[in-house]
Amino acid sequence: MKALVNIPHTLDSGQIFRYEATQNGFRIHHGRDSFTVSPDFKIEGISQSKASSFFRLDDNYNKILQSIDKDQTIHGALQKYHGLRLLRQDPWECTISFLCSSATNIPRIKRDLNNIAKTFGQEKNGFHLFPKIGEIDNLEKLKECGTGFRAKYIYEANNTVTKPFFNKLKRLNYGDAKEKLMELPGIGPKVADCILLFSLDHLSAFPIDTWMEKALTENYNKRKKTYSHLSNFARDYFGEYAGYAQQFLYHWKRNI
DNA sequence: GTCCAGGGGTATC
DNA sequence: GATACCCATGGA
Repeated sequence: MKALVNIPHTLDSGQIFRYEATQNGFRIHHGRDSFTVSPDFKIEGISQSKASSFFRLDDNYNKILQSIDKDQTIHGALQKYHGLRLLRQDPWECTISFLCSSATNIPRIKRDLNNIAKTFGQEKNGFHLFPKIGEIDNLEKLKECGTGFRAKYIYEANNTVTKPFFNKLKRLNYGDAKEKLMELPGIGPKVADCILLFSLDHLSAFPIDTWMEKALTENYNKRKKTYSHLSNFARDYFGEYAGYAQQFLYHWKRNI
């Protein structure tokens, strides 16, 4: 498969957490799959069509980048990290991932998700699959995974969401889908935007964390205001693919 | 010891 | 609608 994907930039941009470097490339664990990808984008362990969907090769990458290339700041990030892609994740694993993410850091999110897979997920070929909906069914064990006060939210989501629920969110417009997600305990505006952007094809979503707040205040002359003020500005400014701009700016700001 | 990390719930105004 | 404080935890 010939495709423009920079694997390290894509994996290290804080959208996915269960992967590790191998002797030649990376091994990615996601949902019910575990597969390897080499620097020249050779994939082993999943079908080409599945890989194409996961890496969003169906997006018109160049056209999208052109549409968000609005100023010198984003332009620099687009050039420096060319090949960074949004991924199309499994909504269930993505939801649990970002429930784990609140008020913590990426190394810890990785640790907790690996613990969850190890504790609740089925083992296959020496790797742990991510548990299915309904399988994260022990609150005490969930706390032992290191999730702290987030455990009750994960536990509740495990008892609440369904595959049809996520499929419905893909069909709803951005605002309605976000509203539905935020009915779940532990999911506020930021976590909802991450789930929408990384797993539900809502590419206009623009999550604001501390790094994006820094980017907007330091590089876009914005004042610290409310979440929706900053996010709505960026969605309006960058347009229907604002989520791609967010991902480039996030990765850029963290690596300056 | 203090601050920070891909935040959200709740009380209070 | 906004602000203050709490929730757990590990690393810098």
